Amino acid sequence: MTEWEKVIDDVAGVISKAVGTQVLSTELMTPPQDELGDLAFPCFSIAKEWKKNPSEIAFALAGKINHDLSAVGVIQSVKGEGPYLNILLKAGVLSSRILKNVEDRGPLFGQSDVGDGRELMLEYAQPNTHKELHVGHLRNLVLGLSLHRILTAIGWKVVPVSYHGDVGAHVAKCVWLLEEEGGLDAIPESYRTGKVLGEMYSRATTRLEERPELKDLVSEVQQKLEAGDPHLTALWEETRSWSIREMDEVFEELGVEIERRYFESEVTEPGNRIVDELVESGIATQSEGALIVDLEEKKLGVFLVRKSDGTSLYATKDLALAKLKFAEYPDIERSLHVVDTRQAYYFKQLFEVFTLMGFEKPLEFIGYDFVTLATGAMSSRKGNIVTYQDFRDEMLTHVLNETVKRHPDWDQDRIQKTAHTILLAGVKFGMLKQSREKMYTFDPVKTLSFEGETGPYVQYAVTRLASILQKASADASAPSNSDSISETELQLLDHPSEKQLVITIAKFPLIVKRAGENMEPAELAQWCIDMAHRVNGFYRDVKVLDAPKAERSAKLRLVASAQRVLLSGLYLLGIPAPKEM
RNA sequence: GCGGCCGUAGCUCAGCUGGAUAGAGCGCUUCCCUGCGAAGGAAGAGGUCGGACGUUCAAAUCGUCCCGGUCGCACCA
Repeated sequence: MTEWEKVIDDVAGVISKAVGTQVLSTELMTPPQDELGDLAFPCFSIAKEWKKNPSEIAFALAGKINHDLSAVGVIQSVKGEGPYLNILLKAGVLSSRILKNVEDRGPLFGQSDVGDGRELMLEYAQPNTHKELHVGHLRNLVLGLSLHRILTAIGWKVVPVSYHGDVGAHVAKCVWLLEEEGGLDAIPESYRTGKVLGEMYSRATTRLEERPELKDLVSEVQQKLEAGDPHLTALWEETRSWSIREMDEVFEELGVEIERRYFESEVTEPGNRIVDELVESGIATQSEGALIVDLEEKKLGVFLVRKSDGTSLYATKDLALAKLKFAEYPDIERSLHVVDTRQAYYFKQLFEVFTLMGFEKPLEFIGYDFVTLATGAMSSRKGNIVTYQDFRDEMLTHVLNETVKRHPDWDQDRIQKTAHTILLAGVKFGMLKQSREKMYTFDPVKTLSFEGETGPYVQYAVTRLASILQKASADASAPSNSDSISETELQLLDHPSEKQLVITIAKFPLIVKRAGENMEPAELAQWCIDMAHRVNGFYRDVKVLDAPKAERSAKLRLVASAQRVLLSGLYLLGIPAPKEM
């Protein structure tokens, strides 16, 4: 139980005593405005029981409780306001309980043991080789990274894995055009990058749009590749490594850490064998020349597992992939897939096929809605894809300018480091702050703005706190933390803004837990905004450095705790914070 | 046609699994840096929570039915 839950429990206990029957802590709520109180107890249900007016009950309870408030309790006073019993907490008592808890737990504050150390696999990074990396992939990477960290924080042992399409039609297109344009020799050493391949892929796509008769040539390349043609295979291996290198760079920049990378090329053969088995066991049948699994009984249509030309497809490989995962990691108790929600139906079918096969493993689909542009969805056909590289470069230039503007005296290195951190916050926070089930409309102008509810806004709150701490420690007259003072000094915190800040800190562990259980980093992002808002309110109302010695020491401890917890929140979103900005 | 998701201020979204006069940010109109950092703060205008029934002391929240948008429904991944 978190300290905040204990506080609520204590309050529920006091109310229970006054009411005469057990009042659950879940019956308490937060009033809509700070001024009303810190907690509230709606009196409707007991009013119904007692057949009395809820307002009268609230008033009566308030009188009863206020009458024998013990001096040591966390409750300052209670008040009946309409049908609600509003509870005002003692800022000092509350602060000392919560902040001591934060200080004792240190970096562990916010963590819980929901997962109980059990193992869980999280598949989330699925960019293909030989294709451009675009802002759509970004949402997946950012979401996955955050889920990785949040699930770890609530006690799961997370195995993060990625899955990449390194074979198939898109690869053939790319390799085909490369051959057309003179092969490897036509590309200078320094141009051998994933980005160039992505461009080549889109060029190939447009060319095929214009001249459909070329499709046969591409399919020829694909067949040769699958047959193991030495020349083309060498070309494939070489270009594949460019893409992988590019992914390495992007992953590194974003902080994405993957324990095991799966490739389609390694599950193609095993997948085909599984399809053979499905045919033998009668689960898969012939239909229109292809092999399908009929799922009509479950109202899931038909599931294609092999094309009529005998080649494999996504489904073929996914069958083998799931088995491979559990073979390699026999201890995993859940296997999660963070995938574009447009594939929800497909995954339902896939999971159903596993059930038919008797492969009953806890597979879960974590869908998120896709990234679109204000002008419509991105597609290679429309040629309106915003690539990761272009977007990143534009953002970085912008952030660099803004940083230079604010700090003309900084050297290059300092500017670069800070700007990069802000860049990551802007991009990631923007993608995480709304729930994953909602479409993310990518607006470059808006993404460039760092005012209001943005990642940099949260970072800014952190640096303000850091600045106070830094000035305090530089100050020679900094108070020594003698134990006798530290025991009681936190009681000196009594400003409403201090209390609100403490309450927001106190809620952090619960928020993390909920975000993890709901697989929804947005809930944590919302908390970060709330926290930053409270920090700014505190900053406005409370002067730390000018305060008398004991108060100042207490306030500094609040500042330190607030900073640490807010940093933890950002960390769980995958967002670093600068020391200064 | 069937199914999933969504519909809250001009725009982008919160709303803690049913509670008080529905909240932020952006944009708009004002104001605040000799102050612990203005990437900040304060104030104002702006709403029949898509619609209708129902459950309930209480519905943006739960249920049913409509309407609108979006995505998916066999040889792409």
